[in-house]
Amino acid sequence: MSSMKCTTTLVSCAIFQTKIGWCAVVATGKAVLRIVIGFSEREQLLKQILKEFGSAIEKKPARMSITGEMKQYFSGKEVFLNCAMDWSSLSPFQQKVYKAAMKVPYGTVDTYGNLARRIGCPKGARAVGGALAKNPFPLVVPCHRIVRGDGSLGGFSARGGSVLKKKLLRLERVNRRFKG
DNA sequence: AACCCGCCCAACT
DNA sequence: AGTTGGGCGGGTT
Repeated sequence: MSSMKCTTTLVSCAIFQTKIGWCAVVATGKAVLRIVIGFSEREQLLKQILKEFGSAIEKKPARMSITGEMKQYFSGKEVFLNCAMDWSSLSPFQQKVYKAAMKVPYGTVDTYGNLARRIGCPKGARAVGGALAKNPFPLVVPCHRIVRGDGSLGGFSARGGSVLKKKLLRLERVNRRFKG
C-alpha cells in the first residue's frame, strides 16, 4: 500500500459525462493526480474516487483545461492531450514506460514489445503491460494505443475493459482489425 | 530472499 | 485457437 497524498493540500475533482461514460479528473492546484474514465454510473465513479482519495476531495468542481481537451477528444477531434501530472509516486520504470507511451501518435497503435525495446528493456514486454495496467492517467498517457504483438487487442484495466479500449481506437479511426 | 501475479511473447501443438 | 516456458517489474510475506 503506497502512502497517498493525504496532507492538507486541497484536492478538487471534475466529473462529467461523455459518450464513453462518466469521467473524472482529480487534481491539486499544481497537477493532475488521477484521471478516471468509462463508468456507466455516476454513483460508482464517485465511490471509486472516494475510495482512492477519501474525504480529501473538495466538493466544488475546479475548472481544468484538460477536461475541455478531453471533451474535444471525445467529439472525435485529433487532439494531443497533455496536462501537468503528479508523477512523484511512480516508479522510475513506470515513468519511462509512460513517457514512451505518450510518443505513440493519435490514431496509431504500437505493441508492448516495441515499447519495451524502446526503453531499453527488450524482454520486458510483460512488465510494460504491468506498468500500463497501473496507469493513473488514461488518455493522457494513451495506454489504449498499446496492443499485443500477436495482433490481438490486449487488456485494458480501466473501467470498461477491452471493450472500451476498442471504442477508443475506433474513435481515433484506427482501421486495423484485431484478432480474438 | 522467496513467492506470486500480470494490459506479454515466441514457439510450439 | 490453445498451451508452455521464459522473462521482467512490483508488491507481499
